[in-house]
Amino acid sequence: MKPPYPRRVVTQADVSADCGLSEMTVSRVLRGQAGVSARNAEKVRESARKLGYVANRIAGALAGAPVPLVAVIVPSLSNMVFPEVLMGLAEGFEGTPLQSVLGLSNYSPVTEERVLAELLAWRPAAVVLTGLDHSATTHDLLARANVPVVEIMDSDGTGIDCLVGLSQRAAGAGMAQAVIAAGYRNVVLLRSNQQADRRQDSRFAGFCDALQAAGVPVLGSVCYRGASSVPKGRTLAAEALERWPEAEFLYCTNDMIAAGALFALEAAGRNVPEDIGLAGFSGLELLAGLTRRVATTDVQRFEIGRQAAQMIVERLAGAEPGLRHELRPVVDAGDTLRLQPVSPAINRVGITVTS
Amino acid sequence: MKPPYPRRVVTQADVSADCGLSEMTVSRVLRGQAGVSARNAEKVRESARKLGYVANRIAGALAGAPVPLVAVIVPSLSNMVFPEVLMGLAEGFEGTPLQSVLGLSNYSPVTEERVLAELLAWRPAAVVLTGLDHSATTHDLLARANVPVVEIMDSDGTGIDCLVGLSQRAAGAGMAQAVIAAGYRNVVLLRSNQQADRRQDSRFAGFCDALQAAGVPVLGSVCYRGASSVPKGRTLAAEALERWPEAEFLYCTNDMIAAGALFALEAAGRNVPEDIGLAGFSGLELLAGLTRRVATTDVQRFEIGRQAAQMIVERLAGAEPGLRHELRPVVDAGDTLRLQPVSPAINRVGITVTS
DNA sequence: TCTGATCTTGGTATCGATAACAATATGTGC
DNA sequence: GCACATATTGTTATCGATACCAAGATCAGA
Repeated sequence: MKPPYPRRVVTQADVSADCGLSEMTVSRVLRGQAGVSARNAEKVRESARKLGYVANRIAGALAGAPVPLVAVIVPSLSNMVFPEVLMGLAEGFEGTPLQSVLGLSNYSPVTEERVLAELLAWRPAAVVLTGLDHSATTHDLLARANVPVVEIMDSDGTGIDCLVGLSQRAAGAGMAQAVIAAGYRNVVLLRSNQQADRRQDSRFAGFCDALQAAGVPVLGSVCYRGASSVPKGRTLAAEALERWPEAEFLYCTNDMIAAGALFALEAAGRNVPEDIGLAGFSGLELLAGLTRRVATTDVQRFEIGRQAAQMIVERLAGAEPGLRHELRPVVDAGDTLRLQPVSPAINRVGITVTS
Repeated sequence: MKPPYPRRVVTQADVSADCGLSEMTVSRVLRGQAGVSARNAEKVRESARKLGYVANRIAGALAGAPVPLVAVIVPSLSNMVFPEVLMGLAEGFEGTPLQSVLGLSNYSPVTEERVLAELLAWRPAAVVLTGLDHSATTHDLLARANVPVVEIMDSDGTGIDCLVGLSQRAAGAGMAQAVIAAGYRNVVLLRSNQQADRRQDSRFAGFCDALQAAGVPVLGSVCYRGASSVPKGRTLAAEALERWPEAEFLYCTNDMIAAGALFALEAAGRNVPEDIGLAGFSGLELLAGLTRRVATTDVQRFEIGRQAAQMIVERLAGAEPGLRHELRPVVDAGDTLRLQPVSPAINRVGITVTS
């Protein structure tokens, strides 16, 4: 087909004129509605194809057709966590007309609010938000929008409507159990100073509370600014070691930091996991190929996305509000967490406990 | 504010009724158009706030307001390449009303076509596609849609409209130069069998052509199926070594594979980069913290996104079609590519050439 | 005070589809 | 062959905003 193309885009009326049937019939065929004779349906499709008709969802939506858009707001795409959630969502929406529309909040509730207002202007069929911590206006916007809402990642506390995630407290506590069972003491936290990362806070709180209950001392924490990276974990761990030479366990806010910390420990000639252990968080299988697998808590990001999508589908099909799906955080000991306490004597001769 | 909320969503007419001004005036204020008295503008904003009015872009768009949506179609989100491009786009759109709407093609032109039709139904202001290889129908859809199109990542060949990327051939050739300069021979390719990954094909073609021109032999290639991962690179490299023990250089289709290959070489006790070198592609700084940095070609994904966004902004502001921006592929030798030929004698005693 | 220019504001048509209902064709059983 | 049920198609109103044009208000200068 050659230029010049028609200046005006082809509309349903054009198709209607071309095939000699009413706009209504055209609309029915193009939406796949039943109740049109096979002969006429074919005529309509033929005309549409011939003219290169592309549906106009904008007009359709205004007239009352359902909008197959789901507003999804995540904090960032700077590591694989949220891309994987998005892929899970995409898979969950497969076979439905639903489509994610992405917004980035940059970990700021204010930005989240702005982005949400922006996305709600398109009257999406549902909304997916990250975490449970939202501004008052955000709550108000959602209440008025009157659409299913799914909050993902975090399940500590009560959500707006539906919820898919895991308890960050439980995740932290789970790792604490592993630390306690392994007999590590003198724990240090490697954390982001990312303001308002409630999930990190809950996780560390759950972790520390459990340690405290078991009488395991936490020495303190070191913070980094900005995005996570392996080198940052390296310097951060070095800093921690210098400050607390007696540290026996480094609990890192994510796997990138933990991987860097592992390198730092190896560079310092420390015996991992016998003398000192460490763990990250998230279960980035990206790092599965390192010489040693870092202990981590798998948060099943893809699965969270899939479940969220499925929940939306159910809600749109009429399910009652308030669906919840709590995923179990799975501690993976990797090669940086010994599995049982080592008595001092044995420890000194350097027995390796493999997982 | 308490339930029950009004069953019907608040419209501009409601705001108009509340503040006693015409819908037209309300519309002007809410769009920030000039020409409304300060007193009335404030009244409108007050009413809108009070009633919790949320704009309806759908109605606005149908009435002729510009749609600030940019359809972006990328093949996948399974590694950081495209998330970074998306972040670049987001940054490039900062300060404009433009917003990406994401679609996934899964490396399939047919899926791309389907997703594009879906997204065009929303009459986006512009379209961003990955690569230069699209179905005939895709070309037709774009021609009819009559919006700016930016193709990203690849700049070999001629695009539909605008283009931001680098020449995959040049990238491959660039790495070939480094290989030739280092004096490696007996090269093996580690490639994905991802069907229709034209960029990989161009890259390897550019690489092999350059080697051939220099008389450096390419022994062959080994393929893997499915998603890239470090472990896959490991087994793939092991396979390559078994098949071609005389291999001196492994050129991998991306950095994940290369990282795995590096582990395999180390496990096999091979001397990297003296006896055997390797390189990946993409410049995933994720791997920057490994004990050795893998040689790679940085494709500046973030920058590609930013430039694409800027190009769209320019086009929408009236710039002529056909803008091009070619980024230079940057070879980073890392620690797995020796920088100059090593004479056999010296090689034998294991002199290390650091970058 | 009057006239024309400028600033504000409002009325009406319209965007392109779908919903709801009405009308016409087709088919069935007796 | 008739009356009624069913299948198919068409008509009209409407969704919620914006464009375009017209009208009323305001102001400066003569």
